[in-house]
Amino acid sequence: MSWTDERVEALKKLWAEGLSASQIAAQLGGVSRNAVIGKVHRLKLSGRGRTNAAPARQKKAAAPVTTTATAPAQAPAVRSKPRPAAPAAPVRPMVATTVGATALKVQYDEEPAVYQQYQALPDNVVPIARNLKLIELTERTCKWPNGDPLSEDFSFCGADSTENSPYCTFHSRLAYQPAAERRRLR
DNA sequence: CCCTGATTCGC
DNA sequence: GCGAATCAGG
Repeated sequence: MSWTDERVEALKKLWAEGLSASQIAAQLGGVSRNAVIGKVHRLKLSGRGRTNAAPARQKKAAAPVTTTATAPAQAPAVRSKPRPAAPAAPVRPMVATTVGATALKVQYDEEPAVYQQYQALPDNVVPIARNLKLIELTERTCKWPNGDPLSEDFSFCGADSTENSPYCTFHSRLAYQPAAERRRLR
C-alpha cells in the first residue's frame, strides 16, 4: 500500500480533524499507526496546531535485526494488514473478520442458561459507546453491532466490555435476553 | 495494562 | 521515502 495522493489527502484531513494515528490507520487501512505517524512527520503536519513542546528524545541503539523466521515479537492488537485499496468504498479488512464473526455468533447463539445473571443489572447502565470500526475492536471492547453490517457507517459499541462477556454491561443485558425481550429493552 | 505521538535507522 | 522498533509519556 503506497501513499497515493488520495490517501495523503485523507490523512491530512483526518489528522486535522484530530483523529489519533491509530484511528487514521484503521480508517485508511493497509497501514500501521507507525506508518501514519511517519508520514505525518515527513509531511511536517506534526503538532496539529497545538504547542506540544516535544521533549527531546534520547537516541536509541540500532534495532537488532533478526535474519529470518522471527515474527514480530508482539503484534499490536490492531495492526492492520495489507488489503486491496478501495478509496471510495473501503472494503472491510480480513484481519478482524473473525472478531466480528465471533461477536455476531455469540450474539445470536447464546443459550438461555446465561440470561438470569444479567437480568438483574440496573436499567440506567449506559455504555460509553465509541462506535468503533471492526478493526479497532480489541478483546476488551464491547462488540455489540450498530447498524447494518453492509452499510458504510456500521460500527460496534466499543465501550469497555465486562469481564466474561464480549459486551459492555449494558449490551450484555440485551445480548443475553430472549429476542422479544431484547427488542423491548433496546 | 491500555493508549498517545516522536524518533531512529535499515531498507 | 517508508515504516517497524523503540522510546517517552498519559
